[in-house]
Amino acid sequence: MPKDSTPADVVTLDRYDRQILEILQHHGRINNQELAERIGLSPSPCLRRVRALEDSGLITGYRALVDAKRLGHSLTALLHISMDRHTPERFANFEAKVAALPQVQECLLITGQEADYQLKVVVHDMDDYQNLLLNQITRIEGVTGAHSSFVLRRVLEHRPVPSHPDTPY
Amino acid sequence: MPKDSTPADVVTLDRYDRQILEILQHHGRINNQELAERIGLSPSPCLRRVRALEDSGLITGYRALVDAKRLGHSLTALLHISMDRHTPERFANFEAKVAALPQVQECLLITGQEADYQLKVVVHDMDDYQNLLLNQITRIEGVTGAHSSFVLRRVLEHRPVPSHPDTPY
DNA sequence: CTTTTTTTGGCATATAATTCCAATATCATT
DNA sequence: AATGATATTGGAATTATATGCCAAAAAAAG
Repeated sequence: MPKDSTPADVVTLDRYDRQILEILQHHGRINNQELAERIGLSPSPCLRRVRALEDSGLITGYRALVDAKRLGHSLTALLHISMDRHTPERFANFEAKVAALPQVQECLLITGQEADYQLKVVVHDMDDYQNLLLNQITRIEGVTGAHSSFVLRRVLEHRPVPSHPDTPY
Repeated sequence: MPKDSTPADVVTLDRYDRQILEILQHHGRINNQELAERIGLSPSPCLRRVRALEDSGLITGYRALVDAKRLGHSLTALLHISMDRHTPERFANFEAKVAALPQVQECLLITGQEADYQLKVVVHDMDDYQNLLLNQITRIEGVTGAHSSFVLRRVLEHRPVPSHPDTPY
């Protein structure tokens, strides 16, 4: 019987699982033998734990990271979008249109008076950006405003989600 | 001799490389045999290409994706930070302080009158957020303003960087 | 069309993943 | 502290995958 009640879908992890998550968030393609060695377990329980973390949905997938600049996408922008009406239809339509644009790396529905969505987009240059903004995004039904910020430098990116509870100051 | 001059570090890829990048950005831990099969090559040239993409720096790494909510981080926020002075020392100090906070998933230096940095942070709840904001971030030297947005829903996340040139409208 | 260069496919070998089970450790209870 | 029940581990055997090599095929250059 559990000593403490936590929401059903929030998991409790021991040190091995935390180490696994930590390492896999940095080195997603590390092999199991090396991973096992690093956490101080033999390969078979280590693999079982990784599979359990995947099956439980805690690890949702693996991604290769790609250097956008080397692919010719030298401009990254944050786009704040406001909508005229906050109806499910408006939102659903916007989201579908935006999902069809390959330049959109991320789309978040956010709070705030200034915007309803934040998009992160990558493009080749300012011309492409202008084109994307004026010919694609602002033409989506219900979009009343768009405010652009450009990413000058990526200070931190893809950092691991803490597997410990938050530090209480 | 190349027919066309492109910036030295921007690469040109054939269809196999593009397929590899596309697939690995979705399934970062796919095995080489499966990958080879999907792109229509035999395993050995496929692996050679993957290694070449890694060695060239086009693939910068691999990451496991973790469900933050399942780890107890139910609140994600975007924090726009403005600084008093735009000196290298101010920036370097801010960036170092922020890098020491495990809740910070991303930190971007951006253009715009409203903010100098955008942080993406994950916390357990609003109390933790308040604590992070008031006791940690706003206390960093030079921070004059902080503006919060909360993520209501992640519409799109971790989308692949397009490996084709931008669609010209 | 021929030569040169690059890339591929298949095979042999090395390395890693996976399964199974006995042994060990952990936990709750008395 | 001892007991029994449960969960977890480590190692060996097996299966699957990655890696290196080379001859053959393809692509590019002349």
